[in-house]
Amino acid sequence: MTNQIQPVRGMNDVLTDQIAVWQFVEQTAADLLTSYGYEEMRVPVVEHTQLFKRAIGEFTDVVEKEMYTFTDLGGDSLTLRPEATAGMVRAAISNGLLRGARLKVWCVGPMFRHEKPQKGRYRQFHQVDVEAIGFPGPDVDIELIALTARLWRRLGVARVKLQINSLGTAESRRQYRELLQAYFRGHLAVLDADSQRRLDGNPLRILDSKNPEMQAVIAGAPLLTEHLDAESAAHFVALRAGLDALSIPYTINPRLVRGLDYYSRTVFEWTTDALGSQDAVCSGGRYDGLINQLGGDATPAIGFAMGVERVVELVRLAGAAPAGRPPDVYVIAQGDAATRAALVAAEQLRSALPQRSVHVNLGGGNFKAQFRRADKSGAAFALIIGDDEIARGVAAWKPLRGDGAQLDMSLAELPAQVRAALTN
RNA sequence: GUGGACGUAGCUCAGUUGGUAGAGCCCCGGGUUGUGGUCUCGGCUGUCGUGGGUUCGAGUCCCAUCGUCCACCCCA
Repeated sequence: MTNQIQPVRGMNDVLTDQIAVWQFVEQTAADLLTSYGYEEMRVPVVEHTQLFKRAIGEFTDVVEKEMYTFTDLGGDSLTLRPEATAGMVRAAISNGLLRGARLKVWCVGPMFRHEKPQKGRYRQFHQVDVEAIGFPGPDVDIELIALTARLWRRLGVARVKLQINSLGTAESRRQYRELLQAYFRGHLAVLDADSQRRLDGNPLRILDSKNPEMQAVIAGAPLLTEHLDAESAAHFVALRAGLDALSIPYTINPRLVRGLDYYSRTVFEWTTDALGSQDAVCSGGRYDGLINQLGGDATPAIGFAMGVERVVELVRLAGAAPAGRPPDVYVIAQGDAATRAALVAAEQLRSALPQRSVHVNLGGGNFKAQFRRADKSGAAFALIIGDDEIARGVAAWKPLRGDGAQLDMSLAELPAQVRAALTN
């Protein structure tokens, strides 16, 4: 016990009792995305460190202190991806997928951030990431948000709310940023330490502060939505009209500021009150400047990421995950000869009834223990083969629930008889 | 990175003012039984997170360390 190797902090095993919910979430998302015309793409978990620095921004928390960065044997600085968009965009550029084309792609997989773990926040976590590249919007913005709203319905998740905001263009944001700095400099005395630190680096984040003492100053600050450039303002109006037309409820949160620098115009976030302080379940936005910034032709794009662990937890809390499918038949055998016969019988059933699941008790045990396992498996029927049955050339068929009677089945005609028994 | 709570069998936990560990579930086996589900008897598993210290003696006190959880920070 003392010399056991510990799991890496913040990195979790998903065990068998949780896997049904994971598969439900992943499958539901995959089916829905496909039905909206998105195609899956698989990209590496490791990229050049420079990619994330350029995409996410050098002065974000993620890049400054949360990346798993290492030097490989060739001397290159590589990083375990902390988010998916940078890699997806890089792949689109590297493979010449843009060239004026439109791309609707998605991926799912692990992301890595060296944060202090707590519930809903892990060092290896999973995201479903969706990107629509080459679309100026706002139509695609509306469809993308409608897609997420439908996903919650499909997953049976009700405790989520949508917030939206517009960050404008890089230029209008720069102007607003100066306005904001001027405002907060005028109230320097009341700013807490965190906010003073942010004043120069990222003043927009001050708006996000949860400190109650800061709320009064923040309330008086100029609003980003009131300082948008004309095109961004029109884009935002159209976005809202589109959501209204689809009856998708939302609230405008002028303080919704993303922590990654590449966002512009539309940003949105689905939050929940069911997971404690890690309340962001799915968020994203438009990143019109990113592709050019990474060396591709200027191309508008929008995307979002959904936190799988958090959504899995919401589905679990809602009890919305379907139960795992129990086997149709559980085969029990006692003795070496019977076990050999059971393996033959089970393979015959699997060949004849490929849609049915057949579990065989392996590893022996007396009938009592085997029946206990059969019960536990949730199987509706047990197929029992003992020495007595072999001698008579039959297997015993027994319902594990209800009043059905046990009956003998000829080993020679087993598939046909089992098929008939299962369809009754 | 900051602050707080907690760490006893695989799981959920008990362990009184410090005297060298217990229950239930699970698992294995016997009996009962409609060849299983109920009931019953028995069995297995722990260097009490780890390392120091105080003490005649520590799961129980002190320090450190690792880990989990919660809040902040940040974010999915």
